[in-house]
Amino acid sequence: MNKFESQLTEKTYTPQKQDMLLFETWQKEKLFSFNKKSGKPIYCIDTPPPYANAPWHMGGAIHYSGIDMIARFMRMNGFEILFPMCLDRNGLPIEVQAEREFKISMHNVPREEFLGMCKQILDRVGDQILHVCRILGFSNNSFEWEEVYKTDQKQYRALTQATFIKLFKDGLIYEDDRPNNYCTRCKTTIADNEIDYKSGSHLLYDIKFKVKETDEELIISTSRPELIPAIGVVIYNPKDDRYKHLEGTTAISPMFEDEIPIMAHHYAKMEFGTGIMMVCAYGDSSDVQIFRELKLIPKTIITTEGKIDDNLPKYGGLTVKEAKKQIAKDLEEQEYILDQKDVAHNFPTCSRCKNEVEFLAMPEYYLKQVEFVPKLLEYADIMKFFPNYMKQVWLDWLNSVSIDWPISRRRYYGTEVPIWYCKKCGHPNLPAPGPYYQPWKDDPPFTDCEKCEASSGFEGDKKTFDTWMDSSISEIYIQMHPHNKKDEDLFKELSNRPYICDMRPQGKDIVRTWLHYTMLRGLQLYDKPAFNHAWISGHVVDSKGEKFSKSKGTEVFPEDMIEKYGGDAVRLYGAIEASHGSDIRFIEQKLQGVSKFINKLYNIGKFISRFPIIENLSEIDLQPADEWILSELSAAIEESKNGYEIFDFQIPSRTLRNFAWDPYASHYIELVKGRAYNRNNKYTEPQQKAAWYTLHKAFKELLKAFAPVIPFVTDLVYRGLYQKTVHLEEFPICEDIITESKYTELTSQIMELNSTIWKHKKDMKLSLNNPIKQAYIPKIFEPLGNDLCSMHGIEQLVEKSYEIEKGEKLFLNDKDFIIVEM
RNA sequence: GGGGCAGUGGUCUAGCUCGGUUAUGACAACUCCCUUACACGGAGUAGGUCAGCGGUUCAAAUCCGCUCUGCCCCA
Repeated sequence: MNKFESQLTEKTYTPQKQDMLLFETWQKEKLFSFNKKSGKPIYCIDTPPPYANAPWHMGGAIHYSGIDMIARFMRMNGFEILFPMCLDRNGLPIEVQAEREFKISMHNVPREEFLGMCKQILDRVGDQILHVCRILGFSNNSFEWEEVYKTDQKQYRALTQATFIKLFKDGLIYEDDRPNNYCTRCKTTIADNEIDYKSGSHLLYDIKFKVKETDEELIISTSRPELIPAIGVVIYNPKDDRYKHLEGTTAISPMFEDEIPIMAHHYAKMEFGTGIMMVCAYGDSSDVQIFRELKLIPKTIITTEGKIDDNLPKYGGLTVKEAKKQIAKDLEEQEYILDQKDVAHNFPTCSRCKNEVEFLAMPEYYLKQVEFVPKLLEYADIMKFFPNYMKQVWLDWLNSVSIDWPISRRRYYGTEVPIWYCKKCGHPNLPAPGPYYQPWKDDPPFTDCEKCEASSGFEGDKKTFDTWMDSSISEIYIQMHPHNKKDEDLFKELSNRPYICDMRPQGKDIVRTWLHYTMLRGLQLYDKPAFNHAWISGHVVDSKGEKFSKSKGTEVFPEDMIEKYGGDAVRLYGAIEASHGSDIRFIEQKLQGVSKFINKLYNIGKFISRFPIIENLSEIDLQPADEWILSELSAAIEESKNGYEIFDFQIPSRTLRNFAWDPYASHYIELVKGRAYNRNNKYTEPQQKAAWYTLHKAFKELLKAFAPVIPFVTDLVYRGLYQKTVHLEEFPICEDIITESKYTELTSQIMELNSTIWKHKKDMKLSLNNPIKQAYIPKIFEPLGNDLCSMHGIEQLVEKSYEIEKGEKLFLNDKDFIIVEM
């Protein structure tokens, strides 16, 4: 008997049951795979390859959800989306993880075996991450393992090597043994941006030196007595009257009796210690700077093992820490130490393993970047940043770049430096670009040295690249390997654009690395900006605003949250919680709150599915209430579109949720329920059908507009109601909803009127469906009269307020009022 | 030391570019209601000197200056 039966059968939305079925449908239908022949304009998103050493916490889930929204919105705008899924697997973090998990040191295990250990973890964690991507409903082109690109696969590393070979031949790469940050634990050089400063304190000693010429005492404050044998120069500030007479004299170091020149240098701070400073090879970055500036020849006494060089009598072989203790003790015994005190200090540490770094000179390869800064500043001007203020982060970095980029690392799990050195003359020989080379185990693809022509054999380079050497060509790789299969035609096809790739989405913390290096490489390889758009997002932190921490146990894992609230809830939460670029403090209770909306939306769909879909517009007689809600919807769509276009998903999320909940569900649906059911035939058929039409029209467009943010529930309902997927629809166009906006000026008054009547019934302790015998309402509501009567059970509406004798006068605002007689 | 971003009811957040109704919304709290899409719902109540001080203005959360606090980056 029930004419109006719901098409959606579940009482409430159960994502745990429904989402994965839907995801599998998407996969079967290959809904999101990339087809370069579709004829649509191509939009490429350079997905950040998630680093596969540790599973995601909420940060990864929310960050990548945002990226998926970019893809989905652009897809609905008629673009063919190149949106690969990928995994980053190169570099230090995985090595450190493997050393920890297998309780070994990389250097004590055969190289091949060690690589196997790394792979084991990478495969496991990679799977976990891809699983989270699926349960969040990402629309990447493919999740097939073979089609997901990994930065450690042959094809990828071969491309990294090919770009290195090209830049080497172009003269942009050189070898130098300048002092560098060196981690004695990881046994590798690291770049400036891999340094974390850790605050702490250390002992500052006042140590007695002698001046050779005048025999006077000289007190030097230092925290590194173990470096006394490596002093290159002793300096004082040129403005410091206490020491001006020392210019050109010589200091004699205690115990070691080295003769060291004394000179004036602006770097010495008059207020620091005694105002005299020893400059050593190398105590810190300023020592490095001064050595370079004065062209001093360094006496290096620290080895790559982090120990004192064996050539130094008595202290040779001790670790730096042991030597510091021992030398301080010896100085103390011989009464060279006058004073010692604890002072605060920021220690430079390795960002991967937190070990304190040393400064060591080792031969490393460098990629030129200083001379490219002016051009990169021009690119910064052209490229669009979302949000715009994030541009400043890169500009600040560009303006502080002062040295070239050290790109080689003495590590194992990375792309090998493709060089063989001639055993006779030592000349570096590079192979032809194309294949993947492993010089540490492979024979060179040539027999004669290109320089001395000798065929006396080669020594393969054992070093690998800094991981950013791999990552900084990702946008090139994806366009040469759609679906992880080689197809260089696509890249050629896209090469007429003024930039290499459309969109780089990434976190704000790696602007100075990933974005910067990619832009640098793009400039060097193709002479144009790597990207048209850069989308930079903030971090997800715990409820106190601090980083998620494994050791503090504050990590929250997306799998658990998705299991409880569903993928859409996590996505909507991430979008709605803060404007784009701000950090999000994760609070589970708020996620729970957001998840309620998903269910609400499902239930609106369930209700609407009771009513037939009206295609023929000549059957309907659109009523003012219908025109009103369509106008409101049109405005909401317009506003969300503006938000989507700057990829700030908070704007559409808020706007559409508010629309769906407030004017639409609570007011419009209540307003037209009577007309939609038309139980006592109060309305004409065209009027009833207009309600059906509008309920569907508004909901359908709402689902489309919301689909990029919450793809599961919108598609589930859309398929249930309209038998096709929402995700291949075009984004709604306001003019198609209603050509002329009507009655929107009444919106707040309509809601106010309903509230007033509801409140009155409540105050009278009457139920909401209690009839009202007579009512007077202001003239502005006249167009909605019939629907208002159905909604509130008004039996008779009178035109003049004085026609009601026993009514209750209720004010809507200062001057407008209604009168009701119960 | 330099730079960036921020400070809005208990919590989070919108509005600030371009000054002008009663400062948005959510969560939490409290009261009432199982009204046939939804109790993961509905109706209602309470809660804010918009970090502080000063300036510009008829008018400041919004513009300007200073101070304080927090986070991030660089030295």
